Amino acid sequence: MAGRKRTASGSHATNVAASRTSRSRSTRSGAMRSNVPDIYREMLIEADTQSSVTPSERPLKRRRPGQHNHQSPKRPDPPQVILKSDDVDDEDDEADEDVQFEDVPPPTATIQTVERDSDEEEEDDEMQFEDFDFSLPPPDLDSIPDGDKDLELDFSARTTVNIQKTADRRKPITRAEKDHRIEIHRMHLLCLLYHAARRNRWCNDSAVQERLRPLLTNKMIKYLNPSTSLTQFGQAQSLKEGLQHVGTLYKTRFQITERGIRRALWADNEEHLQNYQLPDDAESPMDKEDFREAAKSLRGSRDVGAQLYCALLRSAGVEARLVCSLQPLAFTSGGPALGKPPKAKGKLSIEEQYARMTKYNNTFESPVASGPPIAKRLGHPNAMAYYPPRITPASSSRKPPPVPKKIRESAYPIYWVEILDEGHQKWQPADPLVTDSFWKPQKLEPPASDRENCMAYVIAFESDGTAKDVTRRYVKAYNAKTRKMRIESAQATGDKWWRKVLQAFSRGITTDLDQIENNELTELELREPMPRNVADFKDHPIYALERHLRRNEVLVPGASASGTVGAGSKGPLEKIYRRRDVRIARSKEKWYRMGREVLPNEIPVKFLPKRVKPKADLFGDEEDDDCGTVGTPIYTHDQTILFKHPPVINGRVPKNRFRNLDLYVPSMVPEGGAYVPDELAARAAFILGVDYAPALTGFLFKGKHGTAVLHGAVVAAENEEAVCAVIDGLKEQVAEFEKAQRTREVLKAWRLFLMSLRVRQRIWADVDSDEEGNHEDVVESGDGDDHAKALRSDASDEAGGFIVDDEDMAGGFMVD
DNA sequence: GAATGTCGTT
DNA sequence: AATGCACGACATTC
Repeated sequence: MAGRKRTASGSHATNVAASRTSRSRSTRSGAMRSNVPDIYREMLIEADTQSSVTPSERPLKRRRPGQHNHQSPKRPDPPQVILKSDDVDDEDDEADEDVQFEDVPPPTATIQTVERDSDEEEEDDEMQFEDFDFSLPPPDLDSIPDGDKDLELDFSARTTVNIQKTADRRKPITRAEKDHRIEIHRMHLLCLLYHAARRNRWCNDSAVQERLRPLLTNKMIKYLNPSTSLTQFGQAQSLKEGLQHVGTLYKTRFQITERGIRRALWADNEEHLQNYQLPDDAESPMDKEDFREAAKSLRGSRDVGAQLYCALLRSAGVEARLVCSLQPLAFTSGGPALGKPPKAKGKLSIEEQYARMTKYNNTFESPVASGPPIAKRLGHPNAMAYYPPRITPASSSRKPPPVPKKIRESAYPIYWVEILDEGHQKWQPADPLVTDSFWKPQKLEPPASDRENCMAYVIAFESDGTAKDVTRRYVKAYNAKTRKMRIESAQATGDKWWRKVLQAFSRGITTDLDQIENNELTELELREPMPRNVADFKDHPIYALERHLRRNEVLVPGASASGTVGAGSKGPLEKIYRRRDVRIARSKEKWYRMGREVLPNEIPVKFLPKRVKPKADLFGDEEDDDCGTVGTPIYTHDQTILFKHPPVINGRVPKNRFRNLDLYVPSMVPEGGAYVPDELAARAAFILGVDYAPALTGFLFKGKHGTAVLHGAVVAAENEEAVCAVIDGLKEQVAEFEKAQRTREVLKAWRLFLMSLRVRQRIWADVDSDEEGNHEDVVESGDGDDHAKALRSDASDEAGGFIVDDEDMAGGFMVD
């Protein structure tokens, strides 16, 4: 077991490190991803798509990455004789309406088969769970992989190197690097989420529950299911008491023998990554059987402990959620790092390497059941961890392992349980194993300095498989601190992405209880106290400091402070404003591009310092320079009005000096005009002889030069219909032409095919049939019966079934 | 003295 | 070119 685990993560680390060396970003992230099971990779892609597809529109089967979407049901391909086959291919997707091909029987043979790249399709057919549509709520939980074994990702470990550390640390990270980090972060999130979802599902397993239930006495079960005749308070008390009983009991029975999930950290350099190894006692990947086994032996990581506790409670009829605090790799490079590999300060000595090897072999040979497989090493990986040793309570009823393991882990749990207090309609946390706390959400948030546990995403899974983000219940500064660690603040679209991910786990309907909980969570967020230090005001969703305003942000004139902070104790006090009093200011040009116009005589709300002189001149004439370079004036939204082009009068459309019409937003269509968003619009209008103006819809910036993008045209409203009609006509013409062209090409292909056949037939006609058994079908008989016989002959034969006359062909294949 | 926050440097 | 960012050094609080 341990052997497998080590192999998996070991190869993983090596891979990443190797790819890192190659320096190319694409390879790097490629390698990164290649270590992730396809299902997860796809989830990432899937959840990332911005397209707002409604459930009904979604494909039943998920697309595979390599597969193009438009390879709809098979249309018979024309014989792949090399013609201008590229033309044909190009049109493939658009020609769906061209029914003609549906009617053409496909040749069962080709003379010269063009290489079809079929290889790419067969590769990933292995995937076990391809039918799982990640984006469809409610999730089809049965199709989530039923074991961790497909998962090579070592959650507790490091997956990549912190570039910032190795590169020039003075420079801010590049955009690409940031994206890369975010991608890793998101991938981690998904993997962890699914891991937890799977464990949650196992908690419902009847075999697991049956094995656990004997732990409970009838009295406990009674406590856990208080009679409804009790008062609200009484019920809650009974439940709580029952939980405590069960908790104490469980704590003595369950033995923590393995290390659970830890926070992922960045490696400082590749060496650290390469030399990284999982601790001996890290939890091994499990499948359902292993989990059942753990339910019997009551041993495992404290994560498994919490999961079994959840199963136990569910078996007693308690509404219990499995809660997991996901520990993805941070997208900021700050924070603690992996640090040096265990023991060896620099490189491993030969002896050490040898020792490691033997240990590995031992593990491999000796069955795990015979006690702890690996003797604890002196230089334990976590010898440096500062948490006091956690002695696992030795079970009295079981033979304790020869050497009680000391597992130092965070003093805060990764997994715990939430119980529904029915009386108060409230979910309450319970963690018997780590903090031994009940009904105390505040007790579960680790401090920011915890190297092994970082609370950023707390997900609660219910027994029906649905999940909810309940982070706000547990963190004390969601807005000020936690948010900054979450994907929402890393990326503009992060919010959307995360919602979409969770939507896969949503119940579809919002129950009353959901609503109550949502209210509770938002209230917690609103109640969050105002930060007391300057740093926490940065990017705060409610408050803002002047010092943190972006260059194009500005406070509304009447903005009033809602408090003050000082930096440290001696800094000058700064006013705290509300974020909603912050406005974005833009230049005249920017506003124009948004279809707005700065009112005349408005005083710019701010001047953006533009270009400053390249260098501090040796001469003292800086003053002049500065005066000349007080930059672009910018204005706020309410200093502008909607921009209006002059109206269309008598069919005359206004135009700019390039004979176009600026049309950046819909509101810029002039009064009395209509926008025809079609490439053919201008031509159609020209054909009709009506006035029109091509629409300038934006600019394409390539390097420094911006080129105008023209799309469609504006015509007078009364001409719109006519123009559209003409466009339809034009399109039909084009379609017609293309259709004819295609038909011609296909016919050409068929002709060539048949001609070749005929040639071949002629050639082989003289050859004795037994010399070339392969061709006898076609060749053997005399001319009389040729046709019929060929049609009857085996279809697997290359030429079978396709000996026809020219006339037949022409007649049969012509459509229309 | 650990934990947390600010400041100056590049 | 300079602004923003990250990081180490230093300061303050409990």
